[in-house]
Amino acid sequence: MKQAEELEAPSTRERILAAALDLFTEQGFDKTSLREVSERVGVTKAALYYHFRSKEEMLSSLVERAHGIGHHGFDVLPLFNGPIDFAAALGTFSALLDQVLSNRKIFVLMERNRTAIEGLGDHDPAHQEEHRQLERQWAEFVANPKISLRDRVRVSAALGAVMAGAVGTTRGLGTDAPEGLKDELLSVLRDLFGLAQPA
Amino acid sequence: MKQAEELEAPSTRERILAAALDLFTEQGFDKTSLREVSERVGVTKAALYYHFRSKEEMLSSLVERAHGIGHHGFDVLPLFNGPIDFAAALGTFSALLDQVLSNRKIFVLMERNRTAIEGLGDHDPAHQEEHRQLERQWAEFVANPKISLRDRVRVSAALGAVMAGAVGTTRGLGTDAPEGLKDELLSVLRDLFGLAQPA
DNA sequence: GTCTATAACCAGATAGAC
DNA sequence: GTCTATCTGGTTATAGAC
Repeated sequence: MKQAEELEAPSTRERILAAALDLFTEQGFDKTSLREVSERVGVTKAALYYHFRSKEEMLSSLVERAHGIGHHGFDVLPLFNGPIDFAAALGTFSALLDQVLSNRKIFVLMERNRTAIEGLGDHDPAHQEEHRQLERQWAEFVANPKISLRDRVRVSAALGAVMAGAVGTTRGLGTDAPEGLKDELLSVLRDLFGLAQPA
Repeated sequence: MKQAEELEAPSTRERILAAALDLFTEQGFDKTSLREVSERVGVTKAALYYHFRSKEEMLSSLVERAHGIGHHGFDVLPLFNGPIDFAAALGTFSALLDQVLSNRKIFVLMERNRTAIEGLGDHDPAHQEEHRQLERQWAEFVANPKISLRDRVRVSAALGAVMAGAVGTTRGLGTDAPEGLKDELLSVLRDLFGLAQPA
C-alpha cells in the first residue's frame, strides 16, 4: 500500500500480485494455475518461485492487508458483552465501511475464496492463527447469551448489509466507485441500529 | 427432498451426497478429493462414478435444490423497474427467508464455494444457463438507473442481512435452528424497508 | 533475477472383471 | 452395483545453468 506503487514502474513482485488478484477473483484460487499467472505477467512459471515460496504465499500476501482491517473492526467485539451501544457501533461500522470501499477488490477476492483462505495456514502458521482468532471472536459474539438475540441479529445483519452493499455492488458495476453509496449504507446502518437520521 | 429419505435406509447415492455436502462445506469443493468422499461413505472411488458422471455433477446435484429457491425469489426482480413497493418486497424476502432457514446447510455450501459453483457449467450447460441468468438479473437490478440508489441499496442490504443472519448464525451455532431468529430478521427487514413493526 | 528442464505427485476419470 | 487396476493429464515445486 505504499503510494509509490502507482508512480514508479511496478516491480515484478507487484505485477505478479496484481495478476494473481485478478485471476484468483475471476476464476477462483484453486482453478487458477501458476502457469496462467506467469503468462499474464510475461514471465515464466519458475520465476514466480523467486518472488514467492508457494502459491499459497501469493494469496497470503494479498489477504494480509484486509486482515489488518478486519482486526480493527473486530477488536471491539469482545467489548460487546451486554446491551449494545449502537451509537458507538455505528462509528465502528462506518470506519469498516470506509476500508471496505477503498479495498473493494480484495474484499471481493475474499468473498469468493473463503475456503481457500481458511485452509491457508498450512504453510503459514502465523496467518492462520490470526484468522482463527477472528473467526472465534465472531463465533463467540454470535452465540453470546448475555447479548439479546435482537442485538446480535442486528449487528450480524449490519455486517451482511455492509458487505453486500459494498462488495455486491462492485461486481455489478465493475470497478466503479458509486457516488453516494457510502451515505446510503450509513443510512441503512442507522435504521438497523434504531438511530435517528441526520437532517 | 422426498420425505422417504429419513425413513428408509438411505440409498448409496444419498449417502454420497450427504458426505459430499459435509466435506465440500468444511474443506471446500476443490480441496476435497473423491478419495475422501469414497472413504467416508465406505465405498471405493470408482463406485462414485456409477452414481455420478463427474465430481462436478455431485456439486450440481446439491446446488440444484437451492437454485429453484433463488429462482422464485429473483423472478420478481425484473418487475422492479421504478420505485419499489417495499410491502410487496417484504413478502418475497419472507418467503426467501423461510427457504434459506430450512435449507441452511446447502446455503452455507454455496456461500463457501462460489467460484466452484460458477465454473460449474463446463460439464452441465443447462445448469450454467440458469445460473448465468440469475446473475444477470441481479446485475441489471443493481445497476438499473430507473431505480433510485436508495432503493437498490436497501434491497441489496436486505439480501445481505438475510443471508448473514440465516447462514452466518448457523456456522457459529452448529446446526441449531435458533428460536426467534426468523422474527428478528423479519423485523430487520421492516426497518430496512421503512415499514411499521406489528404490535 | 530469470530461464530450462525435470522431478514428484495426485487428481479425476475409464475399462472391464465380478 | 461395486471392485481392481490403470491411464492420462496437469499441477506444484525444485535444481541448477545463464
